[in-house]
Amino acid sequence: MRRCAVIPLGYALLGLLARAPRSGYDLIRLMERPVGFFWHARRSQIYPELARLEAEGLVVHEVVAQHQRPDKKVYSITETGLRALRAWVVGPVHMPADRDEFMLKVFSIWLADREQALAFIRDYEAQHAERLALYERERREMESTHGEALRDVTSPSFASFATLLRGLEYERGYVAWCRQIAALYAKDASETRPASAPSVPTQPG
Amino acid sequence: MRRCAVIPLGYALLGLLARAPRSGYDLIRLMERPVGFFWHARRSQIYPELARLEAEGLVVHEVVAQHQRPDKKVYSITETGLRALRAWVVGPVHMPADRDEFMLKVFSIWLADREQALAFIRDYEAQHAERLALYERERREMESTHGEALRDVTSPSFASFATLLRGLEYERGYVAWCRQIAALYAKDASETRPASAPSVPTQPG
DNA sequence: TCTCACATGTAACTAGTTACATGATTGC
DNA sequence: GCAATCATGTAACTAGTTACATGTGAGA
Repeated sequence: MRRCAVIPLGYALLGLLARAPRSGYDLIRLMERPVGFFWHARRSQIYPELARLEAEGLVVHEVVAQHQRPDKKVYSITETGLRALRAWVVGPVHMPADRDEFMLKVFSIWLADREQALAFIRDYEAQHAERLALYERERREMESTHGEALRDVTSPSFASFATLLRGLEYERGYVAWCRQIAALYAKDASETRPASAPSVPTQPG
Repeated sequence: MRRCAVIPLGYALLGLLARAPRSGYDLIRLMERPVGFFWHARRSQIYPELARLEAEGLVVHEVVAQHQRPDKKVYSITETGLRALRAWVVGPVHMPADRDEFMLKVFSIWLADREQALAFIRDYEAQHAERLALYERERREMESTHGEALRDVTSPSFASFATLLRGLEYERGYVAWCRQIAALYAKDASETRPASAPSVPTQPG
């Protein structure tokens, strides 16, 4: 049994509750977006974790009855919870246990068929470009709704905005990398079949 | 019991064995560097996984006796293993379940003391700068030892180099982000205490 | 004498995933 | 009638971590 230590997910939830009280359901949505961009969890992990945080006195809940909807449990952070969160925030970070399935594939991509490999890279580029566009929209929205608060380091929106800026940088870098690698594929192909008309493969069958 | 599916770690090991046969011990070292930069695993996970890959016929081992050293098991990839790896490489990627503990902390950094927060950011910047320097050294080394092979998309060193380029981009982006945020802290502080001499804190005790 | 590199593993646990389970209301 | 949103969870499993366990030889 886990006695004292709070897992990162716990701190994610505390971080959200430090902004405002929320129901479990609300927290699940917020863990998808925006927190999911850097820490992701399922509802089957969130509900038990909330219970654990409450057992340790870091959050409390009250049941709120609603008309024509199920009751909900609205959680709030306690003084103890806030202290725990504050202590953790500036504490040591274990350099992230990098896990990038895509890069793992790239590590073996020399084995792949050239066309397939290029298509694979292009597809991933598109996915990241889409995510980048999403972040850009998000940024514009934050800038217009929060304005100067985004520069106030004691404002929650500053913190949210900072994570968004990192996401933007990350996606931009990924798209750039995909293009760079795709270019190497293109270059390599043109050197192999130089100056001739591109071969149009005849469909067999 | 897991029946058919190979986990990412399995493909990481296959990816290494597709380059050359290796002992378990060698694979452990290679999983630290360079594979550890994008997929990390402990020896307690690696040994059982090798056994599982062998049970599924994706790798085989032979025991090699050494003089004045313990025997070792040298693993090689089989035809089946190579086929499995090739099929996986260009297959679908589940968009990485992003988990970045540092960003999770940043999400709550508005709660932190200003000086501590800035020191925290600066410290992380230094960690990433160090990693960046390591990657730069690695790149120079690869460029001088592999030369033109790095541009040949069918060469294993091309694949390794591609992952390294991504690492460089990632670290560069992280360092830039840290500086950007640190600048916001500095700016914010100077606006709070404008145009006066910087306060030198007196050491108490 | 002590630590490092070589070499191989197991046991016990925690974190996280997938699938299961329920039930009301609103809109197509 | 069917899917989506609101609202809460549990059960069974897999992946991954931490700590334990053993032994040789080389060099400081």
